[in-house]
Amino acid sequence: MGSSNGMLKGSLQTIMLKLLQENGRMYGYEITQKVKEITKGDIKLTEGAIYPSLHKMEAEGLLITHTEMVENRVRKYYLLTEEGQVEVRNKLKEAESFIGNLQLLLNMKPAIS
Amino acid sequence: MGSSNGMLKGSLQTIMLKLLQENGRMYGYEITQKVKEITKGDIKLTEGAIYPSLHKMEAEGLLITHTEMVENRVRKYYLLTEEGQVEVRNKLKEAESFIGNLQLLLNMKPAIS
DNA sequence: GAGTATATATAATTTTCTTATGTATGTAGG
DNA sequence: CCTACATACATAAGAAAATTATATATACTC
Repeated sequence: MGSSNGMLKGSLQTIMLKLLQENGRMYGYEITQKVKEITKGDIKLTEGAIYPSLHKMEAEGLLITHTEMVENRVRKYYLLTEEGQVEVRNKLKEAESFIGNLQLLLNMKPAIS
Repeated sequence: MGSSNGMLKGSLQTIMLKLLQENGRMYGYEITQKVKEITKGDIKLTEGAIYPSLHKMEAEGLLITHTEMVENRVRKYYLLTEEGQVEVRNKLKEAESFIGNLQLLLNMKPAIS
């Protein structure tokens, strides 16, 4: 079950960027919950992975943030910049290509169209 | 084109083990060529990545080697041990699960059966 | 002699993740 | 009251895995 991690290495950013693209704005904890939900608990992002990664993307100009107080708790929302929007598209193309190649290499091609 | 790398991080071992499972025995350089061929040049494995990885798997008991001289050149062939055979199957299940989750997260599910 | 292909190896560095810890609020259970 | 869990962020230390660069060696082509 929860052992689908380990191969996550290069795709954390892509996943987070994609979720931000779909949801407009999200905060870190929300991202971890969304990923857990979508993958039915298979993939659990850790704080040690997501926060440094979000900070890095912010520093690179892919994301901007705004902080809100909700129920006495701080929430730091992340949003894509225009640069970020471009980056998601590139990362998604990369991911698509990569998954295709991986399926070829691992003999997992789901019947060619 | 050749930009499908970068996401390769956690799947190098799986790819090499799978190729060894299919081909019985292979040497390092041969693996790089096979991967380049199958992915039409998209994925180029580097020596700095494959040799340490092969050595590690040998040290872990997943692979054994035998060296041959072919046309005045040394070839070090790698083969799966029984432990290695088991490991390929596990890695492939992991990869399948991971790819499924990634497609879900990235909205790339190719129509549900 | 330079460049490419074949073939392996390793060292130095960087990237990225895991693990652990720390802060802080709120709720629920014993 | 103390513990545990959920929410919410952050960072430090260390491990793992890759990139980049270099080295060796043979053989062929320009």
